[in-house]
Amino acid sequence: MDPGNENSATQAAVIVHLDPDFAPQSRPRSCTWPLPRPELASQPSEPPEVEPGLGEKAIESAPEKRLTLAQIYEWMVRTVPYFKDKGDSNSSAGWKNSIRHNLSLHSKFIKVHNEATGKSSWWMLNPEGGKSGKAPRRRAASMDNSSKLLRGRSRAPKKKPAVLPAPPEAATSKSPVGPFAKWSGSPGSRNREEAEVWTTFRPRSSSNASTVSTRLSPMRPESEVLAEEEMAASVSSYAGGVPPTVKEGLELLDGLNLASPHSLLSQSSLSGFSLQHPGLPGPLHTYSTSLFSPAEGSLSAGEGCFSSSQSLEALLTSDTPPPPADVLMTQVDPILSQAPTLLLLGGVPSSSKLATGGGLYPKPPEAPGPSSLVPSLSMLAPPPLMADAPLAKSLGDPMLTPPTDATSQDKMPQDLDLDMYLENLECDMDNIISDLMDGGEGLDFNFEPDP
DNA sequence: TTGAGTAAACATT
DNA sequence: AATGTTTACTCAA
Repeated sequence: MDPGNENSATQAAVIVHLDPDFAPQSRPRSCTWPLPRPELASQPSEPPEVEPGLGEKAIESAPEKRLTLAQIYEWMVRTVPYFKDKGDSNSSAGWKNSIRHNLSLHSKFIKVHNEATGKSSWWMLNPEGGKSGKAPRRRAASMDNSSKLLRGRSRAPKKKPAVLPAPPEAATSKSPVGPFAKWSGSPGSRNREEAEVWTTFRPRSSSNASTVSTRLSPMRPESEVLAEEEMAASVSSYAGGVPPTVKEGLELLDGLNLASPHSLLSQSSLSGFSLQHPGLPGPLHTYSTSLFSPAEGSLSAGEGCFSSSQSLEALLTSDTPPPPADVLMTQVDPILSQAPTLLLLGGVPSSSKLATGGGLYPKPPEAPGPSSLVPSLSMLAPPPLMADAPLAKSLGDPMLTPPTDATSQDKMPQDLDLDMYLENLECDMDNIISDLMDGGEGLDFNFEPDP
């Protein structure tokens, strides 16, 4: 719930669990808060009952507020006396597994793609606070058979081999027949793009926007980072970072679409954000908390709404890729905004989102709270108001003021398209909204909502 | 019954 | 092999 909620934050904080051999005989099943900070514990001999938020701490301790799994491990070993001697593969399996498990499980943590380094993803704290509990990831809750099947991974049944072998759908997902075949799958059906989309989109990381704005770019050498940040800052205020790769761009896009409200609003506020974040990490934190604090809902998501300006149809058919990547992409990354844009937009990502219902629609502003974490239909709710003008405004900089006419042809994919894009946004939203309004139920978004 | 924690299967990189 | 995700299970509240 309330993201900022102390409680949830605290609870979510528990990401590290001790491995079996480590667990004290009487180790409480659940931790009690607050606990002495393990790292402060002077007696390694006395294993921390449970690391309250070690993972969180680890991440927070990072200047960039993000760490890779390996770094988290490292942090543990280095910082927590108990783990000092548990860094080897033998004794670390358990707790590492737990860490991974928790990172994945708790909405408190969000994963940010880290491609540039070819390394594992960054793990960050969910600016919204996430949930301490299991992430409200798509669940079987309202899952019907089909979705279950779809969702079911082709994973071999475990202890019940007797179960249905492999749902036909599974096969389907693996071998898309048509261009859209893959979309039929739910997040569960993992195929590259989809998986990508989903993982990024996972409710857990409901604040994709934040993620995005926070800078998806992988950690790099300071110098590099600085350079990039500088550039990003100057180039675009709201583009938290420049996606180094297409893939990342994908995620970015995804994030935008999905969390559009946020992203948008982040845009509006981002300008401010970026201003303060050009330097380094520090600000990020601030930004994230304040910006996304649902409580402060003031960020009227209203403004944000369009992110995915494209109507379904447009998305599916358009050969003039309207850069839903929106502003972000458009102005941020020249590289991305080009070919990749096309690819991204016209291709799977956007559509898959549609299919899953994940994207396109911004969350309603009013519910940043608990429900906000859920990729439920609420996301589909039409943005209260659109920011056609506001959009530009929020984006607000010269760059955005599109050239009077982005006359077709060889325009640079970047800025020029924006104009058209914006236009499209408006009507598309209408389309989308109306679609939802009248045919809403018919739509099968396949996303598994909520709590 | 539920949530937390652990183990492990499976998938992906 | 490292990462990530998900499911199954156990146990305490």
